[in-house]
Amino acid sequence: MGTSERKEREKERKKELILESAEQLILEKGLDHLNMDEVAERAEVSKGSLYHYFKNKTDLVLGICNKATGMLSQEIAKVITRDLSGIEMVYTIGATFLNFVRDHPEFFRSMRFFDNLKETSQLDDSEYISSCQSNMETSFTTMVRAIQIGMQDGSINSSYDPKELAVLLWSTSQGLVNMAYLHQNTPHFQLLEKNQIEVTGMFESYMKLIGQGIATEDGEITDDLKSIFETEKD
Amino acid sequence: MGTSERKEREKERKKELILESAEQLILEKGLDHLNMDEVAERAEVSKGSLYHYFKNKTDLVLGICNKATGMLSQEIAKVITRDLSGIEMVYTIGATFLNFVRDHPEFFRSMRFFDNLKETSQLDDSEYISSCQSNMETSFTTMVRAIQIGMQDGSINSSYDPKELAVLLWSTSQGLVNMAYLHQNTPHFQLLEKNQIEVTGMFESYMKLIGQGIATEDGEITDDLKSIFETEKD
Amino acid sequence: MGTSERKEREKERKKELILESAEQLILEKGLDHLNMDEVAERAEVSKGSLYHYFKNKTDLVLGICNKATGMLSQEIAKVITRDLSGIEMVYTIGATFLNFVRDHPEFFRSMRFFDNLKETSQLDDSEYISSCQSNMETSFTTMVRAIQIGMQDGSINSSYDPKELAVLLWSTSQGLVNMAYLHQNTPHFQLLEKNQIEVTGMFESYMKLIGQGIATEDGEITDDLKSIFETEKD
Amino acid sequence: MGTSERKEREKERKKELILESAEQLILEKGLDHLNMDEVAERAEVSKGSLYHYFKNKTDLVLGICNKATGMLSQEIAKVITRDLSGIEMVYTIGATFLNFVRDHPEFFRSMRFFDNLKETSQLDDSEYISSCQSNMETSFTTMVRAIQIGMQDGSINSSYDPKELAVLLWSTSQGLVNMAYLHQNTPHFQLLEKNQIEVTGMFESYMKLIGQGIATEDGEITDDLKSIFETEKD
DNA sequence: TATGAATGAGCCTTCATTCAT
DNA sequence: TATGAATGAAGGCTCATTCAT
Repeated sequence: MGTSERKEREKERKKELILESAEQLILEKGLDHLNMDEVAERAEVSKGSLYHYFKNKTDLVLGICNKATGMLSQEIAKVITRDLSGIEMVYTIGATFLNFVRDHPEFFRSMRFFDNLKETSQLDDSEYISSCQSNMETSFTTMVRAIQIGMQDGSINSSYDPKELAVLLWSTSQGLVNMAYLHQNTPHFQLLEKNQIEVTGMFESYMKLIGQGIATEDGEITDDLKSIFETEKD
Repeated sequence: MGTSERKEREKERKKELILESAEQLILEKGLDHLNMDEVAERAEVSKGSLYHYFKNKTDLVLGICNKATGMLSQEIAKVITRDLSGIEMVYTIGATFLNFVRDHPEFFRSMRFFDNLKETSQLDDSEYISSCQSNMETSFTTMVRAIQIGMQDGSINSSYDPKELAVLLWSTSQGLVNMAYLHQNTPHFQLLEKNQIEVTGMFESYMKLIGQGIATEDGEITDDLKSIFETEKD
Repeated sequence: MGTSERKEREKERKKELILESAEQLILEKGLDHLNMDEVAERAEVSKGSLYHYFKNKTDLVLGICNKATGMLSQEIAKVITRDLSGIEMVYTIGATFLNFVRDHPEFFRSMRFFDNLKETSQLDDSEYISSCQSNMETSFTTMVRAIQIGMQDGSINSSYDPKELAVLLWSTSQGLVNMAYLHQNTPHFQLLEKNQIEVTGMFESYMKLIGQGIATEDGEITDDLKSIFETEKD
Repeated sequence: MGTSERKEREKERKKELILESAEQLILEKGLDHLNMDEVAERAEVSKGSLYHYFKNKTDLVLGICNKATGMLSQEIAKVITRDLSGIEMVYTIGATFLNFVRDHPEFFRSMRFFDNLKETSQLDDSEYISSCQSNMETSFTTMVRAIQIGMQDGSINSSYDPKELAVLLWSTSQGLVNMAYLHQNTPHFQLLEKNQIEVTGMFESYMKLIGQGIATEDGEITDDLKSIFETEKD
């Protein structure tokens, strides 16, 4: 009988509901102001239930992080199966990341949650931690693979160490989205607004910059590729 | 009489003492775990005094931020007075920033404090807020100037918008140092350690990457410039 | 038909299983940290079932207490049927108690549960309460009987009130085992360890002390009786 | 100026006030039902203040324990300075303890708090723990001294090991007061009431029992000594 | 100015118990 | 009977901020 299966699915649905409530709240108030009472209220769940599904606050945030890194790593993994040159893969992965954060800034915030986790936290209690790590490593490895492919197919300059280059692309694009999406809630130091810079244009320039940095002449970014910054789905 | 002047200086000294204590604590425990009791204790100052000098916690952190942005903008401003080509200025400004964060990670953390500031905060109460903004704008403008100089002297590719390029360099280098210095306290997802990547080497590669991205052939990074990542002063 | 009988036996078996799980947990974590979730988990029983068999936590603990007092009173009752002088019975009852607690410290802890029971508790709901009381009274009465026998057969000094003496022996031996077995989990104030006192030796001295206190000259403890502190069964 | 001194005294007074409130509550509701909110309310102090004076609940209870063991050890220490024979000292120390618990049952409960302290608790945070230990060791040592004096002056039977005997007296008298004072709040298994046993009489019988156990013929308890169980001060 | 005790809202978490399925 | 999700009161503790002295 599918009874236990249905229950399982129901449980999964509720977990998802709680996660979504927490995501909303992170979006609205920031990760630092997330509190369990409000999550429970938003999810229309008792506090006891909340703790039934997530053993503590860290676990909950890591749950979001897990979801985020899982989605992102899947999207990124898809890129490498496509019929693209290495440099095109790199562009596409970058765009995938930038678009992902644009569409899910709350996920990006939860990913930054790692920064504040110290060894002393109750980290090891969470089953999500290793999954998050694994997801991020998958994404990173995919990037390394794309670079290696590009070096092999001649579209990427072989003078870099692939892993180091992947770290560079990873970290610089993190900085980019941080600028693009996190500052937009804060009224101070809005570089983009003040200088009338469009996010999409900035992303394209980033791609161009990177492209000139790593591509061989064959691999320079083309106008065609610019469309990778799809406009936000509503 | 110099009495009031001496008092003023004494007050400044105490403020500085408090700031330094807070900086130490941020370094040790992270911004999120900074608390006013410990600041007072570390500074050997009563809590009353603490609140006499800084009207609230936000004000204190902005005080640090102000100090940080002030120091940084001064160092950056110095670069533009030197006899360098535009591209060399850009490299040097980047290195200045990277070195600054390496030597003062606690300052960088306080600068990231902006991310968590909402309109609802008691931001407007702090006299530091405008000073911080002004410092950061100064730094940013200096970067724009360096780029413009480079475009003018032919060392930088003119196909970018100077401001947009400055934003790119600003944000990507933020991402870089974030990766380099903030993750090192956390046991999870240590990309650098796992892939045996040296911070200094990564910075050099970043420079090279950027260089190839923006420099004309004349401006490509030379071995001489690599020495800009001075080793940490003890 | 034996169906209902089998059901009854099955029910008893499950109750016993739950009790044993709770006993284990008390042994491991102490009575104060016993919680119903863990009992259910340990017994591999759902919480619903747990509450089916025991109407509340107090009832469960009283169930253990009932089992403990039942076992103890039975063992004690056996003594009085043996061919012993009164003073020997007293010695043997004492030893029975001391050995019982040594072998079942978790039972002793549950017996101390009475201390925390207030009138306000849902005591009256438990069917065990009267059974516990009855068991303890049986034990106590047996002790009184042994004393009376000793007074009658001339082995115990008649100058005491039998009941009062029984209370004395009861309470002092409680204090003794408390010292012997409960402190051993706690790192503080370990009188025995610090003074290198062996539990068995202490029990013998207790018997000697009591013996000299209550026995007539004929009834002083003999070396033969010392073997009553059997070594723990494995 | 005595300003800081007065403040110090004021602080001590408030600490004492909080301790007294907690003692009352322990007396009324038992140690297990003590909660910090009520302590704060009873002491007419905010919760924040409560935690200003005692770093956590364990610390508070240990504070009471410290007071209790301090008072008791002082009273006991006084005995040894009196012009008494060893056996009389032992009787008097016993009586001191029994009277102390009768007058301060809440203190006795806090002393039993040690039983529930596991290594895992935040024990080491409390400055009281070592003081409690030291107080209890002082009391214990005083008892050992009294016994040694008695053995030397011929009033106590030399066939016991002094330390072991002290442990015996310590633990059995603990059992006695446990019976006498802690069960009196609970409606179940009231051995004393049911058998119409007077506490004072029981204490005297205990003394007699011990006396016959350990005293030489010279040291048997006299009627004069019976007055050591003074009636409760109102 | 300086002090540090006092405040109290706010947060995380636990757990005995109930109840729909 | 059995299940285990749901409940929510309760409790421990933190910390920015105030204020009487």
